Amino acid sequence: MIGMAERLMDLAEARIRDKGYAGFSFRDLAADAGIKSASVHHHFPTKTKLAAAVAHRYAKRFLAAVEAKPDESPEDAISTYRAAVRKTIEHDGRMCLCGILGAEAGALAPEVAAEVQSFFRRCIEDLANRVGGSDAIARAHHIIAALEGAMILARAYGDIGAFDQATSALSPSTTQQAS
Amino acid sequence: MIGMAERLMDLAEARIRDKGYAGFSFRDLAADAGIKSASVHHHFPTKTKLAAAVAHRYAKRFLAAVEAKPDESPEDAISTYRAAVRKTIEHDGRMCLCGILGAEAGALAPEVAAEVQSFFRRCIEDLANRVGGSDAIARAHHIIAALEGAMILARAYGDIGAFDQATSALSPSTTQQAS
DNA sequence: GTCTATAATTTGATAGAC
DNA sequence: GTCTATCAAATTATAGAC
Repeated sequence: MIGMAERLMDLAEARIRDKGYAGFSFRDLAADAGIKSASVHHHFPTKTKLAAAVAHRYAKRFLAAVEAKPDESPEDAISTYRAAVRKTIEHDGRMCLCGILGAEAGALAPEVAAEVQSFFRRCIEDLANRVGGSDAIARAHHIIAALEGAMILARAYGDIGAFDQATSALSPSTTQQAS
Repeated sequence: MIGMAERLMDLAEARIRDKGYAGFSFRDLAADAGIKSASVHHHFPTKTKLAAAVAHRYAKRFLAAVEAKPDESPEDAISTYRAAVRKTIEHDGRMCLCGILGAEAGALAPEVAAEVQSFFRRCIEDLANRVGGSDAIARAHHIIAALEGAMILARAYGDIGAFDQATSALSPSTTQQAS
């Protein structure tokens, strides 16, 4: 039993992750949800507000999904991030929401851009703390970048195997499935 | 003295790299070029044809820019790719054209998607040949993914320093500038 | 909370004059 | 090769009834 606002965010998230911010309309969402576009405006007054809400929720959900377990090793942390990203692309073959929005930065309202920046800042800060070492910040940047870019490759090829190739060096021991 | 078709491709490329495929219109380009949108259609009959032509030209130009020099080491090859990508983001702060189009794969006509896939296939094949070793294919995937993702981070932060952090492990000896 | 109706603008694309 | 003029459709958003 989820409410219409959550349902609309689900639908907007799926569409943004497939075609980008400019790639969906309120009428698309309305059709998906079985209501009219005017009713979408009742839940989210503008497209900017909707996108900002979707990005905020996405960041919260992703960070919860990669939450640190007790006594984990740096390798565990990297594996956790890698597996979380792989799971989403395996599920529906779409981009990280904040990855595609970051790429389209020039099209974003400041309110949306701030959510995207916050997502990456929090991911990198968390990952840096968990991998540790003198180059923790650079390593965290590198891992997040590799995961985002690996999703682009998987989408360009239409093959999750490209993601696995691009990220195998990050956590060599992770079990992989054939593509 | 460049022709109008080249000029329109320049303008379309700049806009796609900033806001994505759905983030520009024929009227935008026409205004940029000082002509009318009907005249843009004279050079490129459809938006799909224009995007495909832009992606084709981009791939050709990029691959020429990273062309192998005689007697280069694997580290030289990686540095060449890294420097080429860094140069473009340093120049205008925008994404790799095929990176943003790959992220937006769900919005692309097959004709455009094929150009994007071809770009990555050629980059990875070339880089794999130049880095060598038993894991050359995986390394090439990893390097291209890291560069694409590093551009996303740089755009999300509005800071090329994020690109440098994310890619410093690829070619440690490259000179970097402060952000 | 959803609807009908509509405003105001923008979109990709075409016809035909010059 | 560029223009004016136009089309049909889609866009974000609002007003007001139910």
